Order: sequence, then C-alpha cells, then structure tokens
Amino acid sequence: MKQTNAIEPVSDRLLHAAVEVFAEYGFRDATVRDICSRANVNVASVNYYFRSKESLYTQVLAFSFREANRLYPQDAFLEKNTPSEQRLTLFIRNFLNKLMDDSHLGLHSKLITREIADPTKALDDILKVEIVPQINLLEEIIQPIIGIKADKLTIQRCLLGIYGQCLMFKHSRSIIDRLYPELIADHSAIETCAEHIAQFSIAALTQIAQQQEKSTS
Amino acid sequence: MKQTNAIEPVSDRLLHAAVEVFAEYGFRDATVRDICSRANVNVASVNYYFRSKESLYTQVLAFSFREANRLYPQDAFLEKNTPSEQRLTLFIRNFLNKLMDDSHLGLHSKLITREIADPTKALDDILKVEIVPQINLLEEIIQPIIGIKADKLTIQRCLLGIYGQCLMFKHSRSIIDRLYPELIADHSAIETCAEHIAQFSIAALTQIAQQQEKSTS
DNA sequence: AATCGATTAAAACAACTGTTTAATACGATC
DNA sequence: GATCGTATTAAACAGTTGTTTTAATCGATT
Repeated sequence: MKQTNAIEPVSDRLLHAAVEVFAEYGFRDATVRDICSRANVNVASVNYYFRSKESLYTQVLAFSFREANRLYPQDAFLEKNTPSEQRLTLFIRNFLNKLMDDSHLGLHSKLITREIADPTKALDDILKVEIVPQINLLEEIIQPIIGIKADKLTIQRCLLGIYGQCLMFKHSRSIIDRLYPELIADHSAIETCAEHIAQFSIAALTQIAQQQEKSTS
Repeated sequence: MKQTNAIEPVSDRLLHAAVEVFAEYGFRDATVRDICSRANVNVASVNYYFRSKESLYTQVLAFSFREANRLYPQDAFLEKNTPSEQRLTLFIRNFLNKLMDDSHLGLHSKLITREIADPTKALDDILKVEIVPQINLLEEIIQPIIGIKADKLTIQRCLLGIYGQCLMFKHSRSIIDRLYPELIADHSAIETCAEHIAQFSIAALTQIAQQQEKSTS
C-alpha cells in the first residue's frame, strides 16, 4: 500500500517532480512541500536526499541540461562544410524547437530562461557550461556571412539580435499566447517562425556585410 | 523628530518605495515590510492607505506607466509624413532608451518586463493599455516598408522579431552584463545598439518586401 | 531471531509572510 | 480646552516557508 510509482527510487521521483515545480514557479516560489507531494514522498525527503532546496535546484538544472542535449542534439549544424546560411537556419530551428518544447521533460528551457530573467547563484555555472559554448557556435556560423571585416561589437550585436528574436517566443510567451496564438499553434507553425527568423537574419547580415564592404574599400 | 523626508505625504513615500522594491524583486518576492522600512513608515500603513499589497501593486504599475510616458513621449515618430525608415529608427531608439533607463523613476520597464515574464492578474490591463497600442503603432510604421502584399502572420512575425531584438537587452540583461558589458556601457553605446537594430530590421524588411514582390508578380 | 544501518514518517522548529487589532498621538473644530 | 475624526504605532494574528528532530519501520546480515 505504499507503491503506485514505486518502481522509481525516491530520489528520482523527487528530481522529476522538482523539474516540473521549479519550471512552473521558479526557484523562489517553488515550495518543497509541493515538490514532495507531487513525488508522493515525505517533506523531509528533500533534505535527506539532497541536503537542501538549493542543492536540489542545481541538480535539477544539471539534469535538465542533459535531457535537452539528448532531445535536441546539435550535430546537424556542426559540420563546417555545409553552407553557412543553411547552418544558421538549422541552428535557429533547433533552438526555437528547444525553447518551445512544453513536453514533460522539455521544461529545460523554461528553467534556463527563468534563471536568465531572475538569476540565482546557479547562473554563472549555466553561462559557462551551457550558454557561452552555444554563443560561440553561433558566432562561428554567422562569421562567414557577415564577412571578416566586421568589428567585434557589431558581431556581438548581431548575435544578440538573433538570440533576441528566438528568445522573444519564450520570454514573452504570455503576450504571444494572448495576441498571436496562431503563430505558435502547432509544430509546423513554429517551424515557420524559425524559417522566418532565419531569413530575416540572413537578409540583415548580408546587407551589413555589403555595407562593410563598401565603407572599407 | 519624525520628519526626515516628511515633506512628502506617507502614501507618496510608500508608492515611490514600492516602485523600487517591486521592480527589484517582483510582486511575489517583494515584502510589505521592505517597502515600509524604505519609506520609513509603519508596517500597517500599506493596508491602511492601499487596502492590500496587491492593490498597491496595481497602483504602482499605473503610476509607473504615467512616468514612462512622460519621460519618453512618443510624439517624435507619430507624424505620418516622415519617412517610414526614420520613424522606425526613432521608435526603436525611444523603446530601447526606455528599456535601459535604470534611473530612479525609470524602473517602469523593469516592472513591465517582470510582469510579462511572470504574469500576475495585472497583465491583461497592461496589455490593453500599454502594449497593444504600442504594437499597433509599430505595425503602422513597418507596414509601408514591408509592402501591402505581406500577409498578416508575416507582419506579426516581423513585429515580434523587432520587439525581440529590443527586449533581449532587458530580459537577458544578466547575460549581457556578464558577456558583453561594453555594449551597454553608456548612453551612446546604447544609442549605437538602437541604430544597429534599426538597420538590421530595415534591411530584413526590405528584403522580405522584395521577395513578396517577386512571388506574387 | 537478533542486530544494525538505511529509509520513512509525523511532528515540531524558527523565521518570515500579509494582515488585523487595539491603543495611542495628533490637529482641527466647536 | 474638550471632542472628534484622522493618522500612527507596537503588538499580535494566522498562515506558510525550509529545515530539523525524534521515533518508527524496513531489509539484509549475522
């Protein structure tokens, strides 16, 4: 009379429940009691298995990263001999799909964007392990499009622009849900958005490249 | 022995302190006691003058809107006879400056972006009064650039793209601070970013307009 | 069957939350 | 100067939070 999902060990049940709760409420507003009741375990279990709420949170983040990289592998656009425009398109599609994944264990991005918008101590680790490598990859992709002559700051602004267009769908989800729900109605609609962002960005990048060409010739 | 800033009435002191605290911590994590101690008033004052914490919050939002519209008036790009590209540039510059204003009473945008990222009941009001009119204005501005033939969804995606590039600086401020602090070092740096977003977007929009032209001819 | 470590459980802890109370002080009006 | 509504205060309220404690339970080893 104590197992309904007793196949899973308690610490795993806690981890899975914690992903949900932290994603939904954020670190501060998530409560240990909520997590434990969803995992069908006693309140003391969090401290028994994870020492503290905060330590559980960092483990949730780490677990969540592993899941995301498993579900959305980046190898498709890692090959350097495919055209840059196509690599960028693949990158954006992958990123946007990852961001918009609301499935049971696709809450990864929700956790990260929460962390970005409202940082805890864990942010610096996330930056180093997760975000910086991804940004470096994107920089490597757009570098050939924008040309060698572009200065560092311009490239940074372009990077942020592309990221901003994607993250808009996550950070301002509440607005999109209310004003433009058709844009994210289903998977194919999201793919169309990804396609749009890619074309939008490529057009802008090539234009910048041409201006750069002109001004330094 | 009871006035240090007693020139201001208590309810005003509360309002000003509440703007700071809500902007810094968000509605849920802000505490009445923190607000009251910053305003140098008794804990009971919030309930005495504003009935409840929640009611204070909505009044803070309303006040904050008024301040923002006062400090960053939109009349510069309202005139319809100036070129669309220039109007867009002015719009983006105004928006970005508003977003990046960290001054004492420029916390307006912090409150709104918090509300967008983590909505309370107040969001629907904000949408109606603040966001929808601004979006409609932006749509009216980019409409001539993108051409008449563009379908509704494409325009919506462009709107979100432009917004996303700007909001990136707010929502992901924690990342920019850590990775690209030079980009937002001072006022002129921010102006350069605004200029960049404008050029980036105009290039993309005109490109889309050309493709539209081609495909329907 | 007894023993020992690991796990679970209920209860209590101390700190903090928004809100209310009840008493006091103040300032104008009569 | 007494009176009355307003403003301010300290204290308490009831609820929630993360964490700890203490005891009970389980399962394998001896």
